[in-house]
Amino acid sequence: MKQGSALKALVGYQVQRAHLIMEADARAALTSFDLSPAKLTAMILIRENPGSDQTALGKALSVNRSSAMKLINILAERKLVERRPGRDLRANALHLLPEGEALVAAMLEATRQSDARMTARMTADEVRTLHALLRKLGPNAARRKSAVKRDDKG
Amino acid sequence: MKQGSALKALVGYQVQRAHLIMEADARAALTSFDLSPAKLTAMILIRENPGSDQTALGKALSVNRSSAMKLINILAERKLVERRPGRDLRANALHLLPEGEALVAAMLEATRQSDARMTARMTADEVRTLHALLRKLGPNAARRKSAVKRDDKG
DNA sequence: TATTGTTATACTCTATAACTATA
DNA sequence: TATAGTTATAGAGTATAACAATA
Repeated sequence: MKQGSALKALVGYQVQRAHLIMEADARAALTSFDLSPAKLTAMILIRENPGSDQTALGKALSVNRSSAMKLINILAERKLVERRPGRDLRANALHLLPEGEALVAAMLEATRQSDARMTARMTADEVRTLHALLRKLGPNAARRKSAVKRDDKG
Repeated sequence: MKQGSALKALVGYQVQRAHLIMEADARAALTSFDLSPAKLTAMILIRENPGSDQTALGKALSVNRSSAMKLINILAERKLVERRPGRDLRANALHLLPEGEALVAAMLEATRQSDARMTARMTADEVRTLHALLRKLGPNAARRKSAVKRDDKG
């Protein structure tokens, strides 16, 4: 089916196509772990930032507190992540448990293989360039705070 | 919150981040039309491939027949797209109606502005390079057909 | 037998709103 | 008042499975 020049000219569309292809492959690579790429990301973020609370994790994942909760519930049920007493009586401190560490290592390896598969047609230099350009996407600095105040990610 | 080198090193993760940022901006740019970026994509595909059936559209969108149906139902209800008799008595031929054409034009303009905003920090050359590299993502040619046969996108 | 559209159903992910406890 | 967690509820998007009509 033809895309036409309208779609081809949009960077956002090309990024979305690339995301679709890569996410599907990464998800397939993780089926045996029964955890989505997003949950792997959450575990890695907890590993890199031990003691963070759920709200902070949600912000890093671009989801709100309620969605972050559900995510943590699943990881906690599977004994991959633990809620410990936090900086005050309200907050939880999230920590990756040993079983979680092991799982992250194995999942990361599978994900790296998927990544390598998807960049097989590119040179190492091209991959580096792609990385740099992807980081350059986004609004032109300027205003960083939303004017609206709601109970979510802002 | 730190990402750590594990996430930063994954192209798939960077693509996902980029997608998240760009999709959110594009979606915001389309709120007044009450149609998602994905529905704009569907309309563009129908415009570029008039007479296609729902199954083909679904394939192009990477969704199955059932999901494509729901999409078309919404667009048909709003008189943006029409189902006409197809190549045989089973298939529908999809066509973009005049009102749909007008809406696509307006939405595309809004989307292009969003796109420009998100690439504001890049030169025209860099945008071209990014396009080319994104197209290079994906499995190394080889096998294109799934071995499994199911009632979906394969 | 295979394909197209369709319907019913369910699952995942996420959001909103309200509530509790704490600050 | 504001913040962290929680719960209930709802919505979007998509998938699976089955069926009828047609090929």
